[in-house]
Amino acid sequence: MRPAILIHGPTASGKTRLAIALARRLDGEILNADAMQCYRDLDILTARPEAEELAAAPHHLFGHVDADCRHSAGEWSKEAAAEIARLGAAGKIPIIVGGTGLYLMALTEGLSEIPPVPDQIRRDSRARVARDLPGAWAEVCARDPRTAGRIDPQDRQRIARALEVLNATGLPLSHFHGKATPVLPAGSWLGVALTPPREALYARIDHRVDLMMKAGALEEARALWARGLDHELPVMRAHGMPGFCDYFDGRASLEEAVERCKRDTRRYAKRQMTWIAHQFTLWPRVPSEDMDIRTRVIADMWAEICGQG
RNA sequence: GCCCAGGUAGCUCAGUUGGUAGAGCAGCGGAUUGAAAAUCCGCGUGUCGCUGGUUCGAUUCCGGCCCUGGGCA
Repeated sequence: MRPAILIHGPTASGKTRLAIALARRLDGEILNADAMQCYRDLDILTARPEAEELAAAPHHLFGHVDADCRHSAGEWSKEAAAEIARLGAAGKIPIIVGGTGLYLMALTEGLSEIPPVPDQIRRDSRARVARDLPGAWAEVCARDPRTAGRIDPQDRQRIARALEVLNATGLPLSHFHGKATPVLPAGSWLGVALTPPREALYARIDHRVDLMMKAGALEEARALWARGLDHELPVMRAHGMPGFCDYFDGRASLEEAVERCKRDTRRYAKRQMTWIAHQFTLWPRVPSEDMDIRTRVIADMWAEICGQG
């Protein structure tokens, strides 16, 4: 059985180029596992592969969602499962690349099956948390103590999620958790994590943001801002957007906005590295920054697994 | 060359009437089950410019030197 390849690594660690090199070498096709790169509007700012890169190998699940939508780990996971099945039938190797740890984990560990939450209930639950956090927390403690025990009283997002599931299903979140079927069972995939030195990575992040600015990131952000969408939408939280919105609204200078974009991206990279260090403990690390070495190391690992299978 | 002002955390600065120091930002560590580029928890990381002197004790007082601004030449 020829395993799928999963590539994780902090932002700006060179995942895109590596995926293309591997796709060409192994006759694979690339699936996006980055939450923000799913959204159409921010092409430059989310560092989606460029036209030349897209032409170099087949790419899927990139920019297929409108900014107005709320995509989610659950939806993405179903899309990815369908693509993986399709590629498997076509004899192609899925190369799943992205910096969103939760998405990769959704494939290898699975997400618990939870009925979809109706929009109205979702909105009400979120509003409740925004209005009365202590009250919402107390309610989660009373109705779902097991989940409450795992989250912080200040964690608005997880409290809101626990509450909306209670309100939508009448059952606690903890009732659903603990039962999940992975999309990719053990043995059907090979995961590797890129772990470049932090100092070099931060320098590359800062530099990449400068390049994005030259490439027109500000105009792209302005166009999205001009749509006047709800600021709570996921895409409005993409690195750079909050600061650029402040700039367009006259609340911040351009310099401040750019600096914030860099800082948020650096912090994100740090969290990704924590995730890799503690959640993906069994994934081989590829510390080298040399693209040829990376490609060869992974291709060799992959070939070895195929040989044994 | 002379006269001011200043050298304290990575940065901007506060402070110690002499008992080895603290804010903001940056940073570091961690959690992570449908918003995850999200959300949340935790942590000062320091030759107080250098060097002598006074003192039980100097980042603080005194001298010298170095450096950075500004002014006069």
